[in-house]
Amino acid sequence: MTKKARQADTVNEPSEGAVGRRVTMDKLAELAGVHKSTVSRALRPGTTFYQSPTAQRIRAIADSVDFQPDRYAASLRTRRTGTIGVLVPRLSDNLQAVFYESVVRACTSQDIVALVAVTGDDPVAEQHAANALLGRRVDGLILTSTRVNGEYPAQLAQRDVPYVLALRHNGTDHSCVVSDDRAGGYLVTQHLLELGHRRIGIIAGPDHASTAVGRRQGFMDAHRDAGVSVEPDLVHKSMFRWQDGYDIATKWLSSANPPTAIFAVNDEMAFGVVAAAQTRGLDLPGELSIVGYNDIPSAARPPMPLTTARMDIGALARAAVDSLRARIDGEQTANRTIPVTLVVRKSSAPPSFSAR
Amino acid sequence: MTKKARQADTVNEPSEGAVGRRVTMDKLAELAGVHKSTVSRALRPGTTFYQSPTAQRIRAIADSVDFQPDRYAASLRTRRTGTIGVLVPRLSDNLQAVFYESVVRACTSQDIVALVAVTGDDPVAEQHAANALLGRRVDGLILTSTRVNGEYPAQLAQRDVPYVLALRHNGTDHSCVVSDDRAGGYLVTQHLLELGHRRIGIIAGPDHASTAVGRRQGFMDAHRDAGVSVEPDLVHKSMFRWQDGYDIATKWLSSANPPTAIFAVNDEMAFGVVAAAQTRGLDLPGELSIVGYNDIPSAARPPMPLTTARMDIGALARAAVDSLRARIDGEQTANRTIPVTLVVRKSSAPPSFSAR
DNA sequence: TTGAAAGCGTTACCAG
DNA sequence: CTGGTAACGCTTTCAA
Repeated sequence: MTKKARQADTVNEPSEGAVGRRVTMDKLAELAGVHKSTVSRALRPGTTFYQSPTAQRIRAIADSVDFQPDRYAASLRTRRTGTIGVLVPRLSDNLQAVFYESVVRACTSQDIVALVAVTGDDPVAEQHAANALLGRRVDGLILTSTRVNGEYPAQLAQRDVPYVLALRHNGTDHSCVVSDDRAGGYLVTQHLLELGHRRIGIIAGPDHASTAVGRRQGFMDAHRDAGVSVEPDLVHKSMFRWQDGYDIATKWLSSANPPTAIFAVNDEMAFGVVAAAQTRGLDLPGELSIVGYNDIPSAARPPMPLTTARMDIGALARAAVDSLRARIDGEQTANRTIPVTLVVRKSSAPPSFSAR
Repeated sequence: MTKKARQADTVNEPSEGAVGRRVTMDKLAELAGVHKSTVSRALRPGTTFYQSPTAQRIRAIADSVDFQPDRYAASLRTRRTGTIGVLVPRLSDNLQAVFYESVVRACTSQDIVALVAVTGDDPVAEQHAANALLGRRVDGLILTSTRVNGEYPAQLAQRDVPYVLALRHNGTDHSCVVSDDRAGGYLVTQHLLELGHRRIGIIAGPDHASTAVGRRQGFMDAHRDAGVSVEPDLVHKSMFRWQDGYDIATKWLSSANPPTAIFAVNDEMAFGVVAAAQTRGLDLPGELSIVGYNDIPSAARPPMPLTTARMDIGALARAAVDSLRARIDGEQTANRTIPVTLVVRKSSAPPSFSAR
């Protein structure tokens, strides 16, 4: 018998992995001189019994021996695991990392755990990951993947799997938690128009991302309301990557009649635009105003603090978790929208005379 | 009875949360005309029985009905959960996000799940998080938190909790997976010395982070080997944040005799240095060479692609998972070191004459 | 090789 | 209010 195994002195020694805790409800019941079922009741809030002296005494004993119930055993009975799954395309993207971190925090305080699956934007991988998570018996799913427009959510609904769409939505679903992208796009564009810009380019993201579509809609609406027409050449679809911002900005800036301002629908791409402009030696923001979206941590940094739209990602994550919890409990939930504010920094200014 | 619950047609209806799958081994056994224990055996590789026609037939049936065993029930018997816990300070840091993502990928392929806890560098929160994870019965822990020098790992060892230290190590432990920080620091410094720099500043990170200490050691060793003395004023401790790089660089650059090159022990801080230099209107890399560490995705981007040291974070994550798995299986493991390479980009160059 | 039976640590039902 | 008991779905000894 190894030294390591010594402290587990049952004959039928559990092979390995029996980490830490040893106290069971049975032992606790013995200690308290009651039946284990009584212990079980004493530990679950909500009943009137929970308040009784007996129950309090039992809990005191439980605390004193640092009792931790075995959730696996409990889950076997209750069919609930106290876990949720979160599907994200990638964690190398700051916004998604922060979102997931916020979800984890929100969950921790409610004693639930959030399992993540990284899908890399691949619909097949996404499905696979979701199934793996479901195989792990998560109680529900938070989906942030880009291509939620597909049939996948419908499948989930059909299987009675509770889920919410976060940072994304599609037209049909009533379980979305998003920021007000249209309003955000509107705010940004209005800001630029008020500064005097009349040729504003938008690096608009992909059509399959509802966030991008909403921001573009806001861009269009702001132009319409201001009576300014949008130049079709200055509306450019893209992915969400830095490189897209860099490439598209480079193209525009080397054209005969470049825009005086560029709205990139996320900060990453806006940084790409900044880099493209700097590479060409442009004076910022005089010769080119640049606005992003999301207000990621690096957006505020010198030498070119970025004007951008901000949402409270923590609030969004909490709303998503709350919404999912409600759905797991069988309640209906409505869509939720988180407000967006404009953060004006150094990267936007009136167009210079020469650039006009 | 709600429409939702309809498909579960047992009288004793499980309250909620019974997501998806319904097939149990018992049902499967019925289908195959064998006993459930036989099914159980047919499903676990490694035995000779696993190869037998009977076993293959059973697995075929299992596949056809999309059988997924209930790991919670299994765990109740085996005392193993197939989960590990990962403690990270924050996911908003790209390196840590990518590390965790890599751990998740490594785990997924081995059918284990990685639960993350975000500690925010707070030792108390860390302990709390670890206990929560342990309460969830994770089989082991990967620790990347900064302050592993404390007594916490020893406590874990005492409780027979398998763990590995990743991205960090302390002197005493034999379960570390790290990159070769001293070698990396040496490479960077040697590169700068060979370019002709003689006044090199180092923004050295905190003393409680072994990575930082290793890199600084490499810095010192390279100087010693080159016969160049280190100016004490140009060795500056810090945290790991962008702001630290910015502040310290700003201080140095406004001094009477600024360094001609700065080595920041991570890329974030190196970007802070870049920003500080740009804010002061310095010509880069002519007037100041800057080198970082980690080669995060944004390091390669224009307009100032960063010279930096690169390690294979994916390999490191895989090594950490492998090492932990081995420890969970009761094996001893030695420390593992991942090699580091130098990536020379635009931000380092010989010192200009005027700066010398 | 296979079947039977005994748990793993909970929860939930049913009596008292 | 409490105790007994039967699951939950799986693994694992022990016999056959």
